[in-house]
Amino acid sequence: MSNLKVRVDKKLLERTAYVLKCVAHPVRISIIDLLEQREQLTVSQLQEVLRIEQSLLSHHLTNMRDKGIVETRREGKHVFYFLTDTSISNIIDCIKGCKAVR
Amino acid sequence: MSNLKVRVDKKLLERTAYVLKCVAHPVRISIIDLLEQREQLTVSQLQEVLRIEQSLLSHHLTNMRDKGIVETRREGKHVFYFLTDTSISNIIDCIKGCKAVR
DNA sequence: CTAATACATGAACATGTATTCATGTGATGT
DNA sequence: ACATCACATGAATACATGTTCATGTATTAG
Repeated sequence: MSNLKVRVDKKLLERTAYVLKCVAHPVRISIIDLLEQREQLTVSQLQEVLRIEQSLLSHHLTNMRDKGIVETRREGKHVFYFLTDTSISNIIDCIKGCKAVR
Repeated sequence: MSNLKVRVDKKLLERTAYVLKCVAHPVRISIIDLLEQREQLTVSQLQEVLRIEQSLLSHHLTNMRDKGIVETRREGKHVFYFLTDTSISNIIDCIKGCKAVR
């Protein structure tokens, strides 16, 4: 009604939903949480903590990289993953504080 | 590796992902944005701004209510929707500020 | 009581996402 | 060169989600 309207531009809205959808998964939230603690971690290190199949983890990581949430650096046989922007982890703290979650 | 572990309990992790997944949709983000501006809105009012089918909107709203993001109050023929916790909109501001989105 | 308004619901279908399994690729050690 | 380690990829399958359409229910007006 009247002068009410969505204050977010449609393109940004879709991009926001797109990235958020990627965050919205237990394994991927865990990865963000771990990368907030360690700066960078290899796939094997993540695997050891998360205890999931290597292939599944790799798919999740590729997914997160496609969305720009993480980036990679290769060092010999190892590939290190790190957060593109550590402020992504604020989202998790944010939602953990919401009534809907508690 | 050493004493590294996910700092979020498994149950909370799943709940967080579950609620986040619900936020992660352009229409539902828009609804949150509108309800941040107006305190409460009827389905028709939302429909007028969003310009989507009544049925689709209703499904989205039911979805959001199931997840505890919104609540309802009936007043005559109208059903008002309002945010359970306005701090949910912080998430959207949060992610909009992230590199991955811009 | 009947019709209209405002909203909800269920089934069907389309589309998207998660997971597994098998296999591929790049780097290193021998 | 070959084996091994660390990781990536693709196809297949299973599962979840979004959307539409038809229909149902609650409330009010006449």
